[in-house]
Amino acid sequence: MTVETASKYDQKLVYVLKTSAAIFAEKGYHSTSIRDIARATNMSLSGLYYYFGSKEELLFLIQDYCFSTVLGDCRRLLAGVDDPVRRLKLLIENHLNYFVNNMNEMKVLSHEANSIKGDLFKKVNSKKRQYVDLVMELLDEIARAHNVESIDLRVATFSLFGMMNWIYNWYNPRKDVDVAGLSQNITRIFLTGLLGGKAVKPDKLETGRESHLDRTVSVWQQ
Amino acid sequence: MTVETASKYDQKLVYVLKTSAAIFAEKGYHSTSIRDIARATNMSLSGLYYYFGSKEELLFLIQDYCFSTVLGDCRRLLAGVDDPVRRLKLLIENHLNYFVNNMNEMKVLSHEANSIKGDLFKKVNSKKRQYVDLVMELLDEIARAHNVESIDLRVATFSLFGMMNWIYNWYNPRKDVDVAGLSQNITRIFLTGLLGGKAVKPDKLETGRESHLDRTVSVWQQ
DNA sequence: ATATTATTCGAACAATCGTTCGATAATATA
DNA sequence: TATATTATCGAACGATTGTTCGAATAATAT
Repeated sequence: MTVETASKYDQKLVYVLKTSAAIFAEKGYHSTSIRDIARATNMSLSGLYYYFGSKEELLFLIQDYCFSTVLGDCRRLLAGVDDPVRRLKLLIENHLNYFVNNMNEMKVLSHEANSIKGDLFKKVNSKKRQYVDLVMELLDEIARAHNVESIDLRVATFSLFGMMNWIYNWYNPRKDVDVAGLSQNITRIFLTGLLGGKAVKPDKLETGRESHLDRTVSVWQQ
Repeated sequence: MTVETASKYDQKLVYVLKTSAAIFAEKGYHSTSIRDIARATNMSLSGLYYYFGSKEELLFLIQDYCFSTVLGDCRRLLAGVDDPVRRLKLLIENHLNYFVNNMNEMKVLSHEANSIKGDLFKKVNSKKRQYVDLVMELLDEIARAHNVESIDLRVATFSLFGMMNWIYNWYNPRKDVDVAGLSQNITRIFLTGLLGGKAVKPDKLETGRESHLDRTVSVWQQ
């Protein structure tokens, strides 16, 4: 009953969400039946509905929980950092770090973005828009500061998101470079590309130790 | 009955594929029923099965036709061009050009890649692998030629694909930069980023006229 | 005009889906 | 122990799904 101990209910909810996310990630939301989830969680079909009101709400819970963490971690990490290049670098690190450590949930968030409708969609999407705006403003700031010309802001923004969010299609933690390397590579390609090869102070580009970046372990992983 | 006149059957098949791709792109493959397609094509439910054997084969026909065109156009375009930077630039142009002009089909190809199983999946995937290998070898060649270090080849390759294939999530032809601009932006960001700001002969980077690149109009658009 | 082929369709099938509901079990409270 | 609350479940419901099949129609050739 202490503060840090989640209730029995919450623990099981998290277990259900985590298990569901894994199945959604593997076979897709629409191809997954509640019966599949029941089987994987060792619960009954109807018993699951004690933890969510509908299949769509289940998807929402996964996406919302996931995205709230990314956004929260990001804000916490960027607080107090002024230099926009450094801020962007931290944002990329955070995004990729969370993505790799929560691949199932992030895949469900990226790939099933339109599998959710109505108000639940709006709720997730408003957070998404905040995040996109944050990146876009950051890039705008950087572009101005470095006199970057002839790069369209929207193209730049979504190119970055494309690089980062596409990884669920190919990244294999066991055979690919680790998160630090992934982050370093993507940051260099994108940032150098954006700046068109203009000089950036090395200390702003170099890969910082990750020590200041808590390894993002979501509540879902306990 | 001339060579260039497709048979009545082929014309209607193309019409079915194109219409289906539009619906798949809008509501997703699994959320689309054959009845939806029947309604949109003004055909009967069972009448559709004269043109495909199953829903999955319908998806395959869309993906296969689409990808074959991209790959074919690409090879034709690159034939005779030796310089790897130029080759890459042409490949990006072709990819984005086709993507923008066949957004529905390309979205279905990108987003429903795993909605297809078994042999049909293998068939599409083998072409995909050829395409990926082509890009990867190209990037490797470029990296060697320019002494690029500390960039992981797989990260670079899939970063490029991420930038290009993500566009179905955001690109709006009516409010965004046109294909030429899109291509130019993405090429500059990626290529300059890959080369780490190292000098590239300007004539290799500058946006060529698109005159030599036939506007990709698939058979599906008549 | 007739025979042949190509194309379309209505009606029905079995399977699977998300969801509900009343009953039961487990746990906490008194 | 008696009671209230929390958690779980089996069984069933109506709706929708992809697919089939034999007949009907249209188009074409003979």
